[in-house]
Amino acid sequence: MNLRDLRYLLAVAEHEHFGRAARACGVSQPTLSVQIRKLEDLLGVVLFERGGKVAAPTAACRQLLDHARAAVAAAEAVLATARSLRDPLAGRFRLGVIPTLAPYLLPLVFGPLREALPALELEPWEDQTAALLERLRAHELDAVLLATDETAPDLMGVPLFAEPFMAALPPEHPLAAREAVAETDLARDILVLSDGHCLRDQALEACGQTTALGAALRASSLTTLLNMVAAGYGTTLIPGLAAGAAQDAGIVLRPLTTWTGRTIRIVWRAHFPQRPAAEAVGEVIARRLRGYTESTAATAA
Amino acid sequence: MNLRDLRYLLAVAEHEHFGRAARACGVSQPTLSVQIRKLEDLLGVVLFERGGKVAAPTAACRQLLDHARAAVAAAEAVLATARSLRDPLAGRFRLGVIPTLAPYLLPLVFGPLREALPALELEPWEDQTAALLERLRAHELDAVLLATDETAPDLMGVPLFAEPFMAALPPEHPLAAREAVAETDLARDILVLSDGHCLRDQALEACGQTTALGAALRASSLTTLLNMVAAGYGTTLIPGLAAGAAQDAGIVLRPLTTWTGRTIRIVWRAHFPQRPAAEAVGEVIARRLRGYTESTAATAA
DNA sequence: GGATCCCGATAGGTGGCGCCTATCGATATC
DNA sequence: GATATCGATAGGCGCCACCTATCGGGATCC
Repeated sequence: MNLRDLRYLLAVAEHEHFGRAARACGVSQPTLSVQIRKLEDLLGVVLFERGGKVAAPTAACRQLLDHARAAVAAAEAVLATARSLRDPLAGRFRLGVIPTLAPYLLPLVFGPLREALPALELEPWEDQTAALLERLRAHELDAVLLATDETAPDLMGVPLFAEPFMAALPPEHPLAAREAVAETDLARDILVLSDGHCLRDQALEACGQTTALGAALRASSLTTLLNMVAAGYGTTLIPGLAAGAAQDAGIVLRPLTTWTGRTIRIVWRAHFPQRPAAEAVGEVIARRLRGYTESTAATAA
Repeated sequence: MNLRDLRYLLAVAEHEHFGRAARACGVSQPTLSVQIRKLEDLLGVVLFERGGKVAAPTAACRQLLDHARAAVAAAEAVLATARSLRDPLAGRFRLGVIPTLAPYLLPLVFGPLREALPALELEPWEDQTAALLERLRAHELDAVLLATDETAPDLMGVPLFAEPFMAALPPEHPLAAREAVAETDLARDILVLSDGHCLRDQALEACGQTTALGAALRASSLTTLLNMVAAGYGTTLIPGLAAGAAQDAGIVLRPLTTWTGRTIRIVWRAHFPQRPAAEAVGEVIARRLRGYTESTAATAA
């Protein structure tokens, strides 16, 4: 049985006339007669009483009409829904963001994203790199914003902007007197985030260290880390976009003597069909941050 | 778009694997790949993300699945309903019966009909011949029980049984003393039903008359007519099946000297597809009344 | 790191079937 | 009895769903 057959059935039932129903369906009358006949054979039920002036639906036919209508309507709904989903820049877009980036980047880009991609329903999801990649591969996220450079054959992505690291010092710290700070100078009393944060590894690498101050002091969030620095527990490296939050916490910020930082990328599955949406989101973020990166570079210079 | 396409869509979405979905659908994997691809082109939407270990439904696809399921389910409902309607001796059967027959015949045949045709939902409808034929031609009735012999090219039917007329007399009437009564003897003071009842015309014809006693006295129902006879207003001819009701009303019944009566037929539209049901109903009624007719004939003889 | 396996896509060929036009048979109308 | 209308039938054509065979890519395994 076919949707076409059901449409023919509905047409004849409505018009009670094969010729007119055929015209309404855009086919010839013999076509309709044959198809209805086949449908009757298939169903084992006589659908129409021919011979009078009209082709009257039988009682059995009337009992089938509602189901037939429902089937045709549902099929139409598939088409209509598909039409509304056709725009790749529309629909839900679940974007994973690492915790050391999300609170500082998202406020900057929500506005431009809404403006540039009004039909895209952005759903941010905050987690650490490994968890984000797991969710991405499980199709629970559409794309992720990462600060690491690893590449995988099943994933692809593009760099969006470079985010410089800055030295974060307690106001009374000796290094706070300098214009710029060398990473190695921070190594002595640097504080880092807890395991799993990519920023932790990057900060340690920048300082040429592999271990940091006492494990008990490892902060589980950047906010906590900033509060610890402000309280004089030690120093740290923070990503540039967190500068505002750091200053609010009463921390002294100093550029590094040689540019050091991380590159933020947007990453999606290699076969992700909504790739245009991922690229568009990346483009909007990159454009919004272009000026920021340049001005920061200028300040550091 | 086709129901088959939707089934394929559902299969791939369920198995998340083209090969297994193909096996489940009973087609080859290339067939499924091509058809899904065509569906994607038609809808303008990518339905599955290929390339990983699994073929994962996209977000757009998931939004279509419910509609697709509804369409397939409705189509299945058409088939299932048709299967249950396949028996021509099942379903609603609207049977028109004339008023001078219905109250006396139906109690006799309801039982046998329920027993012989348990799946047939009999819906009796009582009205005069002309109205019944109108409703029959308008497909508002499936068959009618008539006492007239007219035939029409768009109708057909079979005789079921012959119903003798009997003379109905007030107890004190002079003719009540006789064993049998001649129709012509009744002519003097015969009462008849109102216009539209076929029994009216048949009674008048049997007596060789075309007019009857005063128009004001024309009874609108056989019950009223019997009451009028019992009250001494006059005589009448009644159909044999009403004998019981007549005697209950205190009327004297006498056979006619020469057999006179009417033939009850069941009539349906010439193109009525449920003809087997009409014939079966007729058969049950005829069989139930066979003994009656013979015994009546024996009584009259 | 080459061989192997698994996945979905592609190519080429074939049969079924839905569609057409032309025509018929039956029925209703004048 | 001639005409018009309706649905059924006949014959032919072209599309398309289906098959088998094969390909290309990616993961896995000695």
